[in-house]
Amino acid sequence: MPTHEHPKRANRSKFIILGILARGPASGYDVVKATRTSTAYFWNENFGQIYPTLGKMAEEGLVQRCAQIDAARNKTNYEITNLGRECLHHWLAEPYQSAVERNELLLKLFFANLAGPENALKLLQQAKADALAYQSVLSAIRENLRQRHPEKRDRLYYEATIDIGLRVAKVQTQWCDDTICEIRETLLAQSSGQ
Amino acid sequence: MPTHEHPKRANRSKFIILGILARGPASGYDVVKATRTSTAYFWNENFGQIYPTLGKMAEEGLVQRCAQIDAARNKTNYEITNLGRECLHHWLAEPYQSAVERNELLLKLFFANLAGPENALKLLQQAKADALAYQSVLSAIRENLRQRHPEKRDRLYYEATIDIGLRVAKVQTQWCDDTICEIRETLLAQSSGQ
DNA sequence: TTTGGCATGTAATCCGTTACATGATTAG
DNA sequence: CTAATCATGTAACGGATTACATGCCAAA
Repeated sequence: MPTHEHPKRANRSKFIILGILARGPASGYDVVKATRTSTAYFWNENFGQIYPTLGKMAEEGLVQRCAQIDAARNKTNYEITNLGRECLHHWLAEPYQSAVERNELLLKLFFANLAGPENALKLLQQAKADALAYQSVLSAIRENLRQRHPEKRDRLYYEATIDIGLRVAKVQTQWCDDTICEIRETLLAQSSGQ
Repeated sequence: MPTHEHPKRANRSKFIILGILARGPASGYDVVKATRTSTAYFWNENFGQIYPTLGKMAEEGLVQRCAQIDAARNKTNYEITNLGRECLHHWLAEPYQSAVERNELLLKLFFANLAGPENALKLLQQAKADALAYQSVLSAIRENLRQRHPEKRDRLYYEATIDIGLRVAKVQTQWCDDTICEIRETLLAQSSGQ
């Protein structure tokens, strides 16, 4: 069975590993660290997932262990194989799969009438603070990416992923403000008027 | 000696069940159907998850089976208990947990330079079509909610969840257009000039 | 000296999805 | 008659998270 065929349950960690290794050899530790400083806002990986996945990918021939560069540090570096490149390119050419993301904020807000307006306001204030903090995080990631990838061809795509994040964060901030206002006007005004 | 005392892994299906049952008795089938017509864009449930969860919740005393209303249909209705209401209110009063949602579109775009600008354009065109389709779906859900919940106090929160969805969809549409333009101008122009 | 980061893994486990299995009822 | 929807579950399975376990190195 070809490795690019996605079964009912795709291990999507494979592709971010392939993508990172396509830039050059790296260890499992490097892969996880890379996600934290570049894709953190739309894709995270953890060690418990990456190390076993790297092992499986080596068995499948998508990656292979390469010579230790840093002998002092006990690093296990991997490099992408031709089969791995093929697999990555095939995946990139496929349409993306969009999944419904569970949003706990919206779920709580959906049932907010059961807990009263003050509770809803608290949620929205948290959401606004989160959205603002997000903007700082994204700006920091953008700075990091700009310094590490000065070439335009690469950077355009990186910046696009940051760009949509910033736009969404701004929309969320505005939506929080608007919804807070609406709750205050229509729900709090009525109860204080009584 | 117990080593793994508290695996911190919340079954979040519990809360949407409690929230729906807080409006009145319902079956597992009803709960799943309700998600499809109201929370579909930020929270989905499937049968394989709901039925076992309802059973566990009955054991915990959060819900209880109630008299069959429709004897012809083989429906098993549940109602929320006082303990269930307590649990729901407690959860609503807690801050929400925000998780990093994996976004496959952004991951593919992040590595788009490996596959060339035409591939990226294809992804963004798909993303734009999805965002536009999303707006239709959200409008339909909004209509449905308006008809079923005419009371302002309920509706304000429902509409807020739709509102943020529509705003995000619009931002995504615009971002697709802008990014498509940028790719055409900076990448396609150069390569045709060569 | 002790803290923190580097570095690699395994174990436990539970959530969430898909597929399977069954049967009744309703609409066309 | 037949297809779709209603309705309830179980089985299988993999993905993803968290905790556990270990040890080295550099810097305060």
